[in-house]
Amino acid sequence: MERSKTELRRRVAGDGHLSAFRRAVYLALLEVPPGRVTTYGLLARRIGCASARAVGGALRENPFAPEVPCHRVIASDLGIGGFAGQTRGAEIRRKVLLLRAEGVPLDEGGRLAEPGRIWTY
DNA sequence: CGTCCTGGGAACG
DNA sequence: CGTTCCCAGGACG
Repeated sequence: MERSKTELRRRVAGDGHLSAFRRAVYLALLEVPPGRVTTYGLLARRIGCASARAVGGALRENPFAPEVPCHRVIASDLGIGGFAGQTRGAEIRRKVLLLRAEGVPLDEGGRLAEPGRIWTY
């Protein structure tokens, strides 16, 4: 049984070795529920950052995975984006499986099939 | 501090 | 769809 969202949230917020930026990214991501996804750009905007790429960098080394659902973050063009530091390959395949398991279907091109799944803050 | 490399994105042709 | 330019953070020297 997993711990409460609040406890996880607190653990992330309390991690001192994390930069304020990365902490903000992880906390904002915790707001995205299973079955829904967000984009690097939306996440960036959410925390007041102008660079979606910077968010990607933060997710790249997510120490709280998979509790902090970095797999629920896709690209703005509905592309699959990256996972565990990779843009293609085994990790990406894993990301797709995780999403599909949560009921988030992707088309043949690996793009989000249902745009309505995008989480709106 | 300068420089280079990102899991991105928007603009343009 | 491919190209190009741009944003900002972190790793490295």
